[in-house]
Amino acid sequence: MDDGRVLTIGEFSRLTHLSVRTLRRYHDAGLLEPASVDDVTGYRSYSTDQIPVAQVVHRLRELDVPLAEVRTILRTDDPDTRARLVADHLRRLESELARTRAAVVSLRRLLEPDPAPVDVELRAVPAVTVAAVAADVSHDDVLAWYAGAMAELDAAVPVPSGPPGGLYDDALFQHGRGHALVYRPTDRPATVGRVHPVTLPAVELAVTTHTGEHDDIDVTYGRLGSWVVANTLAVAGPVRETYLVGPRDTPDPSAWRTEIGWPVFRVAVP
Amino acid sequence: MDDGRVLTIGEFSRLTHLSVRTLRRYHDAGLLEPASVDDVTGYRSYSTDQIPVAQVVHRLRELDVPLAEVRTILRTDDPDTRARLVADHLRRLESELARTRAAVVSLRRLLEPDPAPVDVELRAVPAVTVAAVAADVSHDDVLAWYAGAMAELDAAVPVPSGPPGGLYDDALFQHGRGHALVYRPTDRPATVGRVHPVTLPAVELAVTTHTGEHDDIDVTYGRLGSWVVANTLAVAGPVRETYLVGPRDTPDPSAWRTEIGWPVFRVAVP
DNA sequence: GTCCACCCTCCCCCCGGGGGAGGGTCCAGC
DNA sequence: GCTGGACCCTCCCCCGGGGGGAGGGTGGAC
Repeated sequence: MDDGRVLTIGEFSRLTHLSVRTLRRYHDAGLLEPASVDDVTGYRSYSTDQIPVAQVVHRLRELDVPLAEVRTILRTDDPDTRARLVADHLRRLESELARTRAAVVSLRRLLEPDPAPVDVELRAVPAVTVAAVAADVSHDDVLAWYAGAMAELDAAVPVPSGPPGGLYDDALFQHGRGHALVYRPTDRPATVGRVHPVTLPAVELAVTTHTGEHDDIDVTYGRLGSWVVANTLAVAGPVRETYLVGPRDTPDPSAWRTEIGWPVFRVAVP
Repeated sequence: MDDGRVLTIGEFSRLTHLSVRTLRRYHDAGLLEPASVDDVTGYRSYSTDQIPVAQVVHRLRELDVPLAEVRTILRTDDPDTRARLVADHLRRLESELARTRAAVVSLRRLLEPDPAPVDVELRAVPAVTVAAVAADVSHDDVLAWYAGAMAELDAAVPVPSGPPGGLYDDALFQHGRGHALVYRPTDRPATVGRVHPVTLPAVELAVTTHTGEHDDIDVTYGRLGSWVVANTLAVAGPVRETYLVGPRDTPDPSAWRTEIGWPVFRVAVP
């Protein structure tokens, strides 16, 4: 493919359907360098060879691939690596799609008139030592991290003495990063890989149970929060979830049951 | 639901999983006003009644509903109107999804090694008077506009003398808005509703044919562009598409054939 | 009375562009 | 050779939906 003629930025723009402005930005970002730049006038020149490259960029941007990542994709001339990077992004899009669907479901439920009164129990929980995996995670990764950690726990704790659970720091929700811990109770916790014995402190918990998928678990959180405040309590410490019935127990999401426990303490009544 | 206690912004933040920062922003945006604000200290106070509202906002934001639209949704207390607004946004998400899928398909094709050499014909087209619908449209609306205009054309032109086509101004691709015109050739063009007789000027066209869905029509555009430049021609005027075989002819997308014609003129060879 | 967590406002940063100002350059027609 | 207009350049500000952090005021538990 010989470049019979060099193109001005305007011509190149018309041929690629990328705006002149955007082409200049891509140049500045080191993403699509013009074939040459006149030192005196600063005029950019493009070659026809660059049309397919520009189209790849166009497509990747349509998929909301960040410019920086487009750059790395283009810099890689190994087609396998390139395909992998693209596939990674496609996976991200898939999970984004799943998130969107979950939000839609939950929104529908939220807009329905509020039916069920919340059923909350105040429960004193003693300190207990469990087998746990803990880490600082970001909110986006927490699901994947949870799956891995729970698999490791299952391998390390052949005979659990109760349903698994998790503790989630508030910062995880507030700032997208925070401490998370998943555990299985067992009589003989030991250290295996990432699994360590951890003693969960005694707390007083306001406990309610969420039934069904986790898509709209925030609704249950909200009801629990209202109850806590109405009963002149305040929240202190990470939330505790206990997975009474989950995907490991039954494939039917409507049968899942998750206990949510919020550590509370009594507020002086004014 | 009585508000037993007022909450500080921090407490409200923990109960709703919205960051303090975000709550302040929502206040500034007139989206989620605190129950009261202390005139002296500026401290915001929230009521437990606002927890469900905050959750609705949270969900809508997860769906990327702009703050301004969230505000209108909340201001409307008619549940039907509210449901309609939400449904509108869901439709937008759906089309976004379709766009993403199309981009994925096209990207896959683009990353494959370039197989087919392009088959371009240079063709002198005489001026012709057709029945046409024209408008300034935005790129996002062009598909919907096209469908409506073509339906109106079909009604107004019972006996067309050839396949339908369209002319698309370059600004439409460059800046998201521009002039578009769809037409059906006929022996007796008349004015009916939005349909008017229009004389398309004589041009010299570089013509190639795109086969299949329009998802990756830009690839064909790119090949055509390369050919045009390689043959020392330049582009002048709106692109012309002719829908030889389309959805109206067969439901099988792989059989669709779209002729793309780019008005060109010869460039002086240096 | 002191400490510390909490709250306030204000300003700058991120991304991927668009809009526009203000000025230089190229080329066709006269 | 001159002029007009299309084209090109850089630079700065704008958008939305927040995050990070500075600098300072408040409230309540000890």
